[in-house]
Amino acid sequence: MNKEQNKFKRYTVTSALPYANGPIHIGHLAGVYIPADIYCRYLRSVGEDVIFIGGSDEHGVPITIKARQQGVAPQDIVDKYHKIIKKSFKDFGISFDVYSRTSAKIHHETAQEFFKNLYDKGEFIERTAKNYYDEKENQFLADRYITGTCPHCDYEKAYGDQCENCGTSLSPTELINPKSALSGNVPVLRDTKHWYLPLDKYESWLREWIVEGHKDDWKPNVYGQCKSWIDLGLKPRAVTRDLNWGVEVPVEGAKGKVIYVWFDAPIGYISATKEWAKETGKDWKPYWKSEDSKLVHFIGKDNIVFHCIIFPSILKKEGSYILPDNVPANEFLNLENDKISTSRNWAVWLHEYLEEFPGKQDVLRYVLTANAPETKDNDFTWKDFQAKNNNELLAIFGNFVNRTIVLTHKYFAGKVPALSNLDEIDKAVINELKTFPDKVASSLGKYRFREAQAQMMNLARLGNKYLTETEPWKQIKTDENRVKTILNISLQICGNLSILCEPFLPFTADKLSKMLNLSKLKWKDAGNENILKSGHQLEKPAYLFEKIEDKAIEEQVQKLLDTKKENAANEVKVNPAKEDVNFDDFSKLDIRTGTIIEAEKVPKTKKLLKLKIDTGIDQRTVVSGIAEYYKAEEIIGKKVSILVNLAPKKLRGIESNGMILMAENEQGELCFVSPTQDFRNGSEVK
RNA sequence: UGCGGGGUGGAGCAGUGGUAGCUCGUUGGGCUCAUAACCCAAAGGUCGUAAGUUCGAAUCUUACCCCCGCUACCA
Repeated sequence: MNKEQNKFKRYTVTSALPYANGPIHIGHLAGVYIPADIYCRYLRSVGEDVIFIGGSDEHGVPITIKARQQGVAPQDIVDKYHKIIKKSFKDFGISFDVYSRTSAKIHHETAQEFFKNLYDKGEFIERTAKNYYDEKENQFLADRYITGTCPHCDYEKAYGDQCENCGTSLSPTELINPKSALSGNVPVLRDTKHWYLPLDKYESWLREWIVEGHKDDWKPNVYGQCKSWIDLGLKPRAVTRDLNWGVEVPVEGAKGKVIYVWFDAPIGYISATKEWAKETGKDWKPYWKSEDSKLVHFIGKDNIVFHCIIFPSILKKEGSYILPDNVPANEFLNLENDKISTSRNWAVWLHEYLEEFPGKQDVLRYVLTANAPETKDNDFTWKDFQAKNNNELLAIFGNFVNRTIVLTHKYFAGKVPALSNLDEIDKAVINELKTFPDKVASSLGKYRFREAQAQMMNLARLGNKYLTETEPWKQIKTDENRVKTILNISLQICGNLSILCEPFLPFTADKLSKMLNLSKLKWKDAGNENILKSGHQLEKPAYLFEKIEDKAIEEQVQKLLDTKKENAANEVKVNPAKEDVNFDDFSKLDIRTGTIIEAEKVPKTKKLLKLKIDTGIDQRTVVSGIAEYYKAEEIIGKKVSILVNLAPKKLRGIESNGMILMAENEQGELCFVSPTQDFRNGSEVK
């Protein structure tokens, strides 16, 4: 990173704005906030001019859905979570210079200014299209607010954007029998005008900037994703929506429309900077508009396209802004082998952790950094959490500091003893000590936080080894000067640790500095073997880390097991009965008993089996989406119920004549609805 | 389906053509200043599968398998 110090005068570091429909969990922390915080703390220690930006993303459809579910206003939802999120970040030591929110006035103004600017320049395309409108609720319906029957698989509860049964992406107009999720009404199509950002026109400069310009310095996952998007061809993207929650579109003829969240959210970084400038009396502009500022976006992998393609396009077209120098996106973190999920409550929530493990912020920071999903998805387990605390933080770091300070108090009344003649081993250790700051800094400059943290820990390992090899507790009997030298050097290592660990373990750094009776040292002081002068008085030793007992871990595991149980219990809710049909309608269905006589997997599909069924009437081919639950060879000979007069349909090029009746539970698991006795094939089901 | 990322000893990772390395765990030994912590040593891997290029492949090529994302704005 040293070279860059010449190139950049200041750093603008953003962390993805958490969506304000839930609290913060370990996935957010490991993916975005901890690495960003480490980076910023390091830069500050080096003495760089850096602003670290965060804030809540408070617009968008999901928040309106949640508000409606709970019968409150969207503002109530975001107020609630913004407060929780902001506090938990603060208590956890995420060192934002500003934590703002997109419902703030300054943000609405900034986003509108941006929109107006691009609008006036004629950057947007205007298109009028027909969208579904709910006449009862007097509003246009977001894709997600429309349900209907999927045209591909006949699933009746498909959403306007996707069918969750067959996984196909849909547009609302493809749905058969669309219904408004708000009122249950049948929506009507109405013309509505929207503005689009013509990303297709930006392809050539994006290609030059990313594909050629950032081939070597962006992470493979980020670069690969961007290249793929650009190669496939970009399409215009709508920047407005028909919704009553968000930043109003500031042009004529846009009543009842708001700026689409993905357009307004990243602008939140800029509005937050303005807010910070106002509070501190500084100028925000250099951080965003000066070529000698380095802009870095910390995000998760799901945000790559927005931060690498769309937001830079907006900045570029506005004209006066700088582009990100790097976008170090992390992959995802799982929890105990399962995807983290807000809606399923499958998470370790930060605000709960802070209450249940008071004073242990650094333990979580350490574990999440050591396990950070930098190159691929990773897993957080409580057992690993315990092991990393007990076997690494405590055993290596905490123990080294403790034994050094305890010995100093024991032999020299807590005063730093003087160095005398250096042996070979002393010189070797001092020389090695000097290499650490650069090693850690070099890894940080490459956004390799795991590696950087491991380097820092190696310094503590060096200390333990040094003590064991020099054995001051034996030397004290014969050679006190020798012990003075050994402890002096050991204490210098402790002093260095307090500096090097600060970006990773800020609370520990603070405790350690106090124990060493040092005022806040900076990065430039590290690598020095004379941080603590001889005669300097130390404070009494205190443990930096405590052992985490099995009981605490078992409680957390039990909490997760309870969540699983609760989820299972919630899932037994049964859908209400559908509308009545008369007997004539029912008797149109011809359902028979039959036997599966052949079965094979349809190649290159996940779910489909090609079956041959003896229906009593004939032997026919049926394609059925059950391969995830039944293996072909297991179901040959199985008795089934089959709808025989369903119109034929081609699936993957194979004509399917009929449908096997299956029951489906809330997990989507399937089970045959079969005759319980060996009934003759072709018997009618009535 | 396509595209992108990943698949390395029990766990987490490094390693882009030349004898497979690190941390934790395990086993044995040493030490006793230290929160049974520390230090040393050992065991443990046919580097997802198969074929190919090469004197030589974890590393390059091709095919396939598995996990995750793009694809419920949950990082």
